[in-house]
Amino acid sequence: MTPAELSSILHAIVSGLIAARENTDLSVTEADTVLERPRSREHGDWASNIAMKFAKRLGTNPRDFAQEIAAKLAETPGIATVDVAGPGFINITLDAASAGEVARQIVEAGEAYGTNDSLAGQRINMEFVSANPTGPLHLGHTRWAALGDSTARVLRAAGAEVTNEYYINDAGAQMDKFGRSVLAAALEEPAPEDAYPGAYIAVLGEKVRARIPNLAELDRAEALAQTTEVAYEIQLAEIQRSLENFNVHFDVFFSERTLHAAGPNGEPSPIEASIDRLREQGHVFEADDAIWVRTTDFGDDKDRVFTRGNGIFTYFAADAAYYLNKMDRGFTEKIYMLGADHHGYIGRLTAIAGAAGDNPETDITVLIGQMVNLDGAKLSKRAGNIVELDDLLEWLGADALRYWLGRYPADSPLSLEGEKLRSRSNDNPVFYVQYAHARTCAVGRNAAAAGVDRSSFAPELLTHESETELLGALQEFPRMVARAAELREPHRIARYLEELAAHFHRWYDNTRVLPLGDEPIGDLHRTRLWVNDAVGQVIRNGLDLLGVTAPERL
RNA sequence: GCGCCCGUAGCUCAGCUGGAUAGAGCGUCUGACUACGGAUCAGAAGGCCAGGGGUUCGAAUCCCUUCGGGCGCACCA
Repeated sequence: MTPAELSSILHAIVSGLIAARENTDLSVTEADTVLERPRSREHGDWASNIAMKFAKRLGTNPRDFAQEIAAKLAETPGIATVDVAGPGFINITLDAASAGEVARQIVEAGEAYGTNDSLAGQRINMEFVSANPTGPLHLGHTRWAALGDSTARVLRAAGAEVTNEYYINDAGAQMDKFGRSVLAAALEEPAPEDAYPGAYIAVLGEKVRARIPNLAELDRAEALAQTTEVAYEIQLAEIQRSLENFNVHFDVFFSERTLHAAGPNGEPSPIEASIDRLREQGHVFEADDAIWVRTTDFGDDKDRVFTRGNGIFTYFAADAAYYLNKMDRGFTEKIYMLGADHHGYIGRLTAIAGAAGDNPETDITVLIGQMVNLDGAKLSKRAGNIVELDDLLEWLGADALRYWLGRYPADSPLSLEGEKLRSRSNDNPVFYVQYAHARTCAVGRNAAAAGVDRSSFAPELLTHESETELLGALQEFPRMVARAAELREPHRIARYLEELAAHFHRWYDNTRVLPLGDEPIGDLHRTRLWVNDAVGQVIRNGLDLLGVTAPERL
């Protein structure tokens, strides 16, 4: 019996008891009867606090109400005992067969175990990283890459249709600065005063010189234009390659330039069209020779401008047009994942959503992540103290890096401790989890060699204490995935996996899948192989949500 | 000054839409391999959950406040 099934049964019982009472119009939702896994084993397999929640409003004593519920619950097949404890907790213990059934369910569901449909029908646009294409990805982008991708995976596991999107800021002054920096390097001139620092500029300069042999003969404007384009193309390709090496895949790379470009027959650009649309909604006004949008109507702390004094559109005008573009593509929710240094954007982005006619409460989500810094070693070989993603990957590997960045909630500041991440021990939690998985594979190989297979399944034999604990942990996975998706907190998956791995290692130490010596193979061995394989499956599914591999051997 | 985030073991951090005795890893100390991978496991020590007030059957969790940190408050991108 799964916790979800048990929860439904409890819901039905409590609903019935309340309906049978007079003078009350209380109703119980499914959420009220969600079960929790007690911290202490003495409190059973599952516990409910429903009696305490409702007793007061029903004008009854929590323990008495709990007793009423417990009496009904105890009649349910598959439940061994029901106790009322403390102020009114209902503690439920399943019988071994009912608890062990999950092992078979997991093996049969395979990769699908843990997926759910809590977000079915949602079309989500997940925008993250969106680093300027004027240089390599560095440490500051790495956390969002890991967290954004894992969040998207968790949302998909909950049934949402998710598009991973990267907004390329390829319009604006930084591109000109980038072009001038690379051009100077290509022509071996002194760098401009405001040039981008970093050795990668020199490397780009060489590549540009190779791609444009006659660069030195071109007039300055033409040389700059060509250099900018070629350097942009090379740099973007490098960013994309780095991300793929990090196991992060984007479905769409969206160019800001397309928002500025007029149509082929002189139609207004998307930015101009967007401003017109917002004007029709009554949110745009002119003042001080500029075009403004009244974001204060939607909770922003000041109104924002769409045009600068020189008539050029602001960055925010492009943001607004981009938002409308996402709307037009039919996304029900637009998620932005930004660093803490951008939290000032929340107000204006949600205001644009409101001005565009969306519901700022539900149609847009801005996730803010705190900064990550690195203690100790300087990593970058190419560029002074800039820590590049490529260097991190080479130094630590994608698995360790992704797992480490993925196991903390986004809103806590994080420091990356290099030496710890390099260690192949418990310092490094990813190895703990991966080792548990490799161990399930080793057991599987040994079982095959010894002739133990899954030809029978007798869950009533799974009675060892470490076994009950392990089965309970396995049952929790689907709920963890749903919760991680709901809260957009993929780190919960990592924490869960560490717990599951601990339960598995403990079980492994206490019980045996393979017969000892010349002991005959029995149903218990075969049934435990189901459990072993179920653990491996759940760890694989969980690590996949984090974008981390699950090797069969370490 | 205003806004957002954070403050939990010596260190790095969890804490499941408020629950039962506050959790893990590292570090420290003590144990377990002639048996499926010891990259593991068992145990010990270590806490006024920053301080104060409030809400209720019940608070690390919710509200108010003080203190201490991080980050923002552009016609920059």
